[in-house]
Amino acid sequence: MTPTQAAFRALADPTRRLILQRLSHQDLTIGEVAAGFDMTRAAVKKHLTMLSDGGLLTMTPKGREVITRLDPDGFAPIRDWLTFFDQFWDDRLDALKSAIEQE
Amino acid sequence: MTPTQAAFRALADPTRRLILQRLSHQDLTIGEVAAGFDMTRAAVKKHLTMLSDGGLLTMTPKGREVITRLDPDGFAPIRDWLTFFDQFWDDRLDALKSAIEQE
DNA sequence: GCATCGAGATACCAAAAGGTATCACAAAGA
DNA sequence: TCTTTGTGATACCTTTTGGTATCTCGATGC
Repeated sequence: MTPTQAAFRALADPTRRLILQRLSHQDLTIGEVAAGFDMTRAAVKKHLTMLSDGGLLTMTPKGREVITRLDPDGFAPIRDWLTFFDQFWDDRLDALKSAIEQE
Repeated sequence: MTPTQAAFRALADPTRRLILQRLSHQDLTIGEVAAGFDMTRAAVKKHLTMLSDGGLLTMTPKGREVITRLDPDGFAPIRDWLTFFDQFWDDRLDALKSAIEQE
């Protein structure tokens, strides 16, 4: 799977977006993340794995715990994709302007 | 479902993102969109419905056809959500800067 | 050394997503 | 009018997703 696809898929779930917001305040272990949700640790772990696949966070073992940390670079593919449409809007506005001036 | 969730879910599928890119060049009928993909019209229609639910495009009947048109406003929830993290990065950088100056 | 606790791994289940096939309907055109 | 054509709608199938339960493994602390 492409990085872009992995990132978009990771962001498609509300639980995962909430995890990212929680991690924006501080790094957390898997257990600490799981404690904030009404679901099992295994379920949270699956979400974290998807977020990791999408490059949105990193998981580094520390002793017997695993530190989960936000990764800013992972958001780049999303921004880049959106930028394509920004460019498109600008071009359309320019075209509209030209068309009006032509008349 | 919240607008944000609908938009993120709509963008999670590569076919749907491709549809949006195709529509950036010109408005198309449902049939014309479907012609560009190797799947049935019904499948494409489902994708278009999800994109419409996400506010990313509009579908307006015109005679017996349906014109599919990109809707720039639909991207706003996505941008807003990402902006939260932009703010976060800035704050973190400021904190880091302060910490260094403290030393 | 040994019990404990955080995490990994696997199997399993229910629901949602992506897709096809098919039928019905309404508008355009001969 | 009658045929064609673009859509809508439904039923159905398969795969993926989101979740639980359970077992094992490996640090940690007494």
